[in-house]
Amino acid sequence: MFIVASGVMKSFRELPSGKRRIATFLFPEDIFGLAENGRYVNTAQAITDVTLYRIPFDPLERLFLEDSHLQLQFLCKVTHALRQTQRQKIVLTRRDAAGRVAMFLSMLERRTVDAPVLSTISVPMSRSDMASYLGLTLESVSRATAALTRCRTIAFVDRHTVRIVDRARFNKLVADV
Amino acid sequence: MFIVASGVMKSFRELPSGKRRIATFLFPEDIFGLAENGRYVNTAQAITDVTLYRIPFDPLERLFLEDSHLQLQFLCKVTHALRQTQRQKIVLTRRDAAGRVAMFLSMLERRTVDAPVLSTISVPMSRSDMASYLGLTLESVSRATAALTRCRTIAFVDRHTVRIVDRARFNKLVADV
DNA sequence: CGTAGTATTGAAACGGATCAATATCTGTGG
DNA sequence: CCACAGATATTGATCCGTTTCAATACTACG
Repeated sequence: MFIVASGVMKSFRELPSGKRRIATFLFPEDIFGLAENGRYVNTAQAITDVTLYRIPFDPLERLFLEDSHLQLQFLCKVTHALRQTQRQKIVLTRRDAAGRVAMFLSMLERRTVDAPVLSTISVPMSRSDMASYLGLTLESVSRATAALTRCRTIAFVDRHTVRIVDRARFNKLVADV
Repeated sequence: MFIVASGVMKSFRELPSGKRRIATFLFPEDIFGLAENGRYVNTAQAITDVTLYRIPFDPLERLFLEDSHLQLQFLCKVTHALRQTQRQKIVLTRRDAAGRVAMFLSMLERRTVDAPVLSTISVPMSRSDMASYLGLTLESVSRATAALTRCRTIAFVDRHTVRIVDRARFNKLVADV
């Protein structure tokens, strides 16, 4: 099992057709690598520089059996992750690209630990990764961000940093989760 | 916390816009109702007749702290559910309606406990619920099932029972998970 | 400074959404 | 047992947004 200490990773799946689908992005304090009876189902890859804790399974299991309070904390964490993932699933049922992108940015905002400036979101992943995660093409993502920029809802300070310009309008887009 | 003993339920969310989105369907042995600090985020509703186990939180917590082996089993269950949900997320990134429907049926097949006939899948939920779950309209679901029927991949014995006619073709549709 | 990867923008085609009409099923009461 | 009503499902025609294909711009790295 791994715990992200700092940095951002992507976790993806290689589909039979050869295409890749981003399953999730991993931020500090996130856990991954809890394999299905010894076999990993996803591949994890660093997007930024990353530091990890690695915890072998057997000692972890022993630790959990000894310290049931610790295990309970862990259980809560996994349960929380499950709820998050269910929410993300609902995001993906939204049809309009702009809405999905807005929600994605909102999700990023919640997880942005180092806020350089207020209302500034760091977007470490590529457009292509965003697209793969959101079930859109990278062109659509690009167009959606362009549209949001044009109507002065967001503004890119650089390609990997967004500022929320019109918070009210932004929230309205994000509303439906 | 609840455990489904028999029957099928749906778990959904009321969105701010008033629309409902099915978060997940619950089958025997599934768990739900693990609330976010005392507040439920989803609503669960029976689709068929259902029997449930209800386990109040405090006794459950005490039980987990006493019996760490039991808790570990439970942890594995939740972890498994998390992986499932991530897979389902990937399904939703598929663009074509027929593909989504095929995958949904495949998911149902895995969970169909009482197989009346071989290669027969019971589809207890309404088309509308399927649509809400898959992020499609019920019209699209209807058209997709019609298309799959027309090309002799599946066949409806009645509205809530499907038979896989051409397994090879079906599997090819389902492949990309 | 140049090149490969990454991102944006444009035009056309396709597929699902929407609106609307029709069909089928389910349960209820005569 | 049948007829009816309300919910559920299918089918059709049109519209709109995303995909696709293609060209161009930008950025980062050697």
